[in-house]
Amino acid sequence: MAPLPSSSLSDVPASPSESGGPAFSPLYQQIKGLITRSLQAGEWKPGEAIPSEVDLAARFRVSQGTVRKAIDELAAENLLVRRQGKGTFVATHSEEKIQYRFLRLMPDDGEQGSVDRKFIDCRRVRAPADVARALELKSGDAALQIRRVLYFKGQPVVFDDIWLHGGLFKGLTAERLSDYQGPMYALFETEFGVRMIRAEEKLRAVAADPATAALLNLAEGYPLLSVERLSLTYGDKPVEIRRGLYNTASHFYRNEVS
Amino acid sequence: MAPLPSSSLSDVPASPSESGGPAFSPLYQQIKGLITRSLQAGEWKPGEAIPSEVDLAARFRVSQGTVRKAIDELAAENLLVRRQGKGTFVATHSEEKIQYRFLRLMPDDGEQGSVDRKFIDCRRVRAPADVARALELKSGDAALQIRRVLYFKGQPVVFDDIWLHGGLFKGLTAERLSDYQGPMYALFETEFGVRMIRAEEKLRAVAADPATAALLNLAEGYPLLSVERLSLTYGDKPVEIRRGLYNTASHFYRNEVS
DNA sequence: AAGTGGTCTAGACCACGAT
DNA sequence: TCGTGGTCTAGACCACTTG
Repeated sequence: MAPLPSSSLSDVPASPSESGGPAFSPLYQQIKGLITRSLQAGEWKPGEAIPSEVDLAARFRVSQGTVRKAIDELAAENLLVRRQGKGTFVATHSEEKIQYRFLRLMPDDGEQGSVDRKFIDCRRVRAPADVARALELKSGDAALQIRRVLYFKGQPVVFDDIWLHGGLFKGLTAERLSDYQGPMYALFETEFGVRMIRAEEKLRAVAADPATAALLNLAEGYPLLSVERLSLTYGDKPVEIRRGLYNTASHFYRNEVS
Repeated sequence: MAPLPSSSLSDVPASPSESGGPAFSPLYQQIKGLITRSLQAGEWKPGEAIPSEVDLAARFRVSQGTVRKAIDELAAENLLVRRQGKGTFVATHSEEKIQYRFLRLMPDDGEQGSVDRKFIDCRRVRAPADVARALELKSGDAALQIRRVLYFKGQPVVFDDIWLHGGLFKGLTAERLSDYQGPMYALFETEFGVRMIRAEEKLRAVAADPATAALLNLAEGYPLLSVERLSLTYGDKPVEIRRGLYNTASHFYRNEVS
C-alpha cells in the first residue's frame, strides 16, 4: 500500500454497499466484523491460532494498529485469546481457565472439587411453545431436551433441564453425552460446531417440587436457587435454554458487579 | 519534550522507587495508577471533568496515546466516562444510566417502576465479629447498621440488612437517609466521599424467617433470594457488607455471563 | 472556530516463546 | 535468531460539542 500522508482512509468507504446512509462505522469495527465472520464460518477452529496481526493487516489492507484494536475488542469479548510471543487463538470451552465462566456455583469452603454428572434422559421432541419462542423456532420444530443431575463430592446439588435448538444438534444422544469427558459446552463446540459466546440469566428462589426434591435428596418445599439461562452463539443467535435448580445449602452462586 | 527517536521511554524507569525488582510495568499502567490516585484523593470530584488528554499527556510527560490507553482502561472499569467532544468525567452513582448497575432486580413484566424505600433503623454499634472481619475492622470498632425495605409499586419486595465501615460514615442518620432523594450510593459519594467501585456477591435460596416474612408480607418459610454483597472502593478497600432478601415471586435477578 | 475525544497510520523498540 | 504480541511515539485527520 502506498504510504500516502494519512489520507488513505478516505479511500476506504465506511460501508461499500450501504451508500448515502447516515451510518458511520470505524475501520476497526469493520475489521472486527470480518474476523467474526471468519470465526463464524469456521475458517479458524477453536483452539487454533489465527493469522498474525501483520498478516491480517496485509490481508485487509489496513495498518497493524487497526487490526490490533479489532482483536483487542474480540479478546475482551472472550472470542479470542492473546498469548504473547505465540499468537492469537480462537477461544475454546475446553480450557481449564475458562471452564468456570459458565459454572458459577462455588462451595462454601474453598476450592471446586470434582463434578460428576448423571444424565436422566435426552429426548428429541417437538418444542413446547415457550421453548420455541426462546429459541426462535417455529412451533412444531424439533428440540432436544436433556435432563441431568450434577454431584459435588458425591452429593446431588444441581438439577438441570436443558433445551437445545433441534436443527443444530442432530445425532446428540444420552450416550454421547455420558461418554464425553469435559464440559458440555466443549462437546457442543467440537462435535457440533456450536460455540456458546454469552448467556443471559434470570435468578429466583423457588420451592422444591416433589420430583426435584427426590432427585436432590431434599424435602419438598426446600428453597432452591432457580437459574434460567438463555445461551447465545455468534450473532446473538439463541441455541440453548436451560433451567437449573441449585441446592445452595453448602454452595453459592458467585457474581461480581462492576 | 525532545523528539528523540523513540528511545525516550528508557528514561522513565518502570518504578522509580522499586529498583532491581523483576517487576515490569508499562508506562500506561503507571499513568493509570497516577490518575487513580488523583481520583482517590478527590482532586476531581464525581461528575466533574478531568483534564483533557493533551493536558494530562503534558503533565505526565508522555504521549497522548499513552494517556489514552490508561483512560481507556479506567473507562472500561467504570471509574471514568468519556463523552466525545466534551471531555472525560469522573463516574457518579447519580447518573440515570448507571443506577441499575448495582440494583439487578427486574420485574417480570418489562420496565422498572418507581422504587420506594422505608428505613427501619440506622444504628451505630460495635461491629460483630463477622462484620468486622469482612470490613477489615478491629473487633470492637464502630460500625453502622442500616435496615430497610424496598417497595416496588407499593409492594414490599426487598429487605436489606446493611453494615457500613464506622469510621467513614460519621454522622449518617436515618433522617439523612430518608431525606435524600436518589440512590444510597449517590449519597455516600456526595456526602461522605466514599465511592463504591465494584462488589462481590454470593447468592443463595433461603427460607423466610418470621421477622423477614412479616416485613415482606409473606408466610414464614417462603423461598427468598439471599444476596450477600461486599462493596469495595478505591484500592479494593471494603466499606460495606449487606445482605438482601428478595421476594422473587414477580421479580428476578438479572445477570449476564460472558 | 476552537477544543475535546475518536480513528488511523507508520515506525521503533521491548518482552516472550520457540528454534 | 526470528516471529509473535505488547508498548510507545508523533502526527494527521474525523466527529462531536460549544461558543
